[in-house]
Amino acid sequence: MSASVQKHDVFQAIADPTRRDILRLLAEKELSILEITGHFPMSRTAIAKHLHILSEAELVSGRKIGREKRFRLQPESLDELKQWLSYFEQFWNNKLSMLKHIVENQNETDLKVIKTDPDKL
Amino acid sequence: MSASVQKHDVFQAIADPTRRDILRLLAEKELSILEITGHFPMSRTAIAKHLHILSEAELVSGRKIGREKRFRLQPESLDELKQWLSYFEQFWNNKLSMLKHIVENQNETDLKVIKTDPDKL
DNA sequence: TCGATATGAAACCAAATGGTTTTGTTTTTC
DNA sequence: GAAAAACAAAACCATTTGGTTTCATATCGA
Repeated sequence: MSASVQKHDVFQAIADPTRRDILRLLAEKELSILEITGHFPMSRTAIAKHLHILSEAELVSGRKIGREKRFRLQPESLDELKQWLSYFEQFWNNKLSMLKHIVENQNETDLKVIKTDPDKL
Repeated sequence: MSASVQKHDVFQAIADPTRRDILRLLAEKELSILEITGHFPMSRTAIAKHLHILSEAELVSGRKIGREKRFRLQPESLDELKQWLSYFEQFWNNKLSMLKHIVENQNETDLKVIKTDPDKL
């Protein structure tokens, strides 16, 4: 029963376009919930929920100032995303690695064709 | 009625951990649906659905070879993710930009406190 | 002190998500 | 030509998601 409310991770957090837009806004400056809501065609409660999810992913942090709660960007968590991305970069940014990858795959394909359908040659 | 089946984008595609694992697998080599399924505790149909979503996001491409369909990584689409990330990098990787950002936000905060609660000083 | 402001929290809802099982089609293989 | 293999497509289902409305609480300003 407990521990069932699985925290959101960075990948889920940025999956929603509204949340990505919120991050853009907060990159500019710290903003209250109402100020953020002003930029979107939805209710304050909806925005508050998005902020909660972004908080869980530690992409934003909020602090109470008087009666309002102001949020700011906490970009460090985006590093997890960058790390994940970096693994795949060898397959497209680095031309040599990419070429190597393609050639290796092509060889496998050829072997497969030879094995399963020799008439095609 | 038509055009309602909204295509998945890269952000949604990588939100699911199973799909991220599939991408890792396909980075190694081209694989058929059944070969991929062998790595996961779920049915072939479930994997096929994940592959369909990854295809929509153009992160993988599939081609029929005989009776099997083999998928390979198509990493170019990850560039959209990289572009998105790059906007935020100024706020944490570049120490100078980050410091500038923090200082600017801190100034705003101070002004706010002065304006709304002068007694606190 | 009292009304307005800013938020928190809960109940509710439709649609999307991530899985299943079932049925059908194409391609191999013997 | 028939059985098996690999997949596609569809129906179904529980849970999550992304929104709403409603109500409660804390703080500010006159």
